Amino acid sequence: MTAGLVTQTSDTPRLGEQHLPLHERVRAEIRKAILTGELKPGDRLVEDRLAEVYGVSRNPVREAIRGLATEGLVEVLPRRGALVARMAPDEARETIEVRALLEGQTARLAARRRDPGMVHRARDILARGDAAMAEGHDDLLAGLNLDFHRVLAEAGRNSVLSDLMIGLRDRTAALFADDSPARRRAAWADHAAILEAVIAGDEDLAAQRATAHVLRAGEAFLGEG
Amino acid sequence: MTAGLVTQTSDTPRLGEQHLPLHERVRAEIRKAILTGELKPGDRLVEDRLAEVYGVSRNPVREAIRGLATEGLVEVLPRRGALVARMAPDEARETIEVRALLEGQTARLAARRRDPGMVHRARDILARGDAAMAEGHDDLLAGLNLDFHRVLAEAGRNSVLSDLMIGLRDRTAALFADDSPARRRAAWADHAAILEAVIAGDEDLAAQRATAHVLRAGEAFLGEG
DNA sequence: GCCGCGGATTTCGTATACCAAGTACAATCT
DNA sequence: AGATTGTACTTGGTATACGAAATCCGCGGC
Repeated sequence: MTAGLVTQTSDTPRLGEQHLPLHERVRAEIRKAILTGELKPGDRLVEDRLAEVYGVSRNPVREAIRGLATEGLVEVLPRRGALVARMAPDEARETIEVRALLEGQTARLAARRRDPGMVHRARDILARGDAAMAEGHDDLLAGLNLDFHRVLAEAGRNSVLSDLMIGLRDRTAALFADDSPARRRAAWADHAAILEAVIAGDEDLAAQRATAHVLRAGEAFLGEG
Repeated sequence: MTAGLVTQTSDTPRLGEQHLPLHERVRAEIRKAILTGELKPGDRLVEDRLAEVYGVSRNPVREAIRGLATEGLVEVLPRRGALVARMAPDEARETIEVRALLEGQTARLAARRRDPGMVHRARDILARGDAAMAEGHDDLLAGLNLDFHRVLAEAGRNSVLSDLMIGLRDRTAALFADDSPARRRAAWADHAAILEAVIAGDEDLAAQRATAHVLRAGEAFLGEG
């Protein structure tokens, strides 16, 4: 690998890999719209309309929809079109239970590694969340919540696990969208306890607390729903 | 919902739902080809060729490929095409670890319900597997293996969990494809112990044994790979 | 007034044709 | 041999067309 002028090295991505295919971008847009609540469960995804909205032809839209369907974010009814996935209460419960299990395992792995960098980042996020709560900026909590769990997932160093969890979290996102401030604050308080167990390296405790954290948030929802 | 002559009841499928869309069928075909080893990791999936093979146009093929990519069975390199997914050793380890966790939870749930019908079916499968082994029909074991785990999954009554597990199992299928008969026999022997714990209703033991079962099979592979 | 029927309208599923961008590979030149 | 160039192939995307379903909607009958 001599140092030629335009030599292709392993870290310079090939040209084509720079711009994502359109269907990927459309898919990301639709996903975002669903996760932000711009598109609500049951809303129809009409191919022609989406194609027009995003200024593309039907093909990329269809491919995006298939992908999102496999993710579980949309459901397609043959010859009737695609909808933003609705979730039956039973399925919601099942999903939350599995998420609780996976989140527990994530915390366990994080406790096992106890990466100093991770601890630092997690503490920072906790502090910012506390500050946001103190100032009444509850709106920031949702993002910080994701951040906290993401840091934990990275620390667990199992991408299969974290990818699975992201998928489940996305699917249940709509359920928790209209969560009361009180519950958000209660859920936030759990994080400190989880991190504490992680830092202590107590795998079982960390896992147990993370699992309980998800189940508690879930029960709060399932109780009312 | 009065009882009209042609009233649509929930169990009479609508006309359109009978014939699956082409992309679904193509997808199923390709998936089968991958799982049976007809298509091996790294094999290219050329759209034109597949379209011709299945006698359809490129469109359904493309959609099928996107879906399979989301499942994780194929990987698409932008502008270079799709391949049957290859799995790095690290990812294989991670996948197996998560599978072990989920399989453990499945066994736990099965032990919690202790459905008599499930016990009956599982016993039957075990007996047939033992018989197959005794007669040297090791080739039947793979199918019975799937059956056993499927019965357990059904008993767990958490479709989210079992769907996730099916996905993970499919992704690792190629790894275990060329498994030695000795290892298959060893793995089969685990099942009886798992079922025993399930029947006893000992959740922890059932979970622990199911988890160990997967990890043992995985270690055997990871050790050599 | 409501129910069902039938036609108009949407929308989906699929095929075909075509082009631009990018990639892979072989021929060529130095 | 190693670099360069040329070429054939594949993908990503657009446009278009058309039949089959499904939906919508208004009209007439009970």
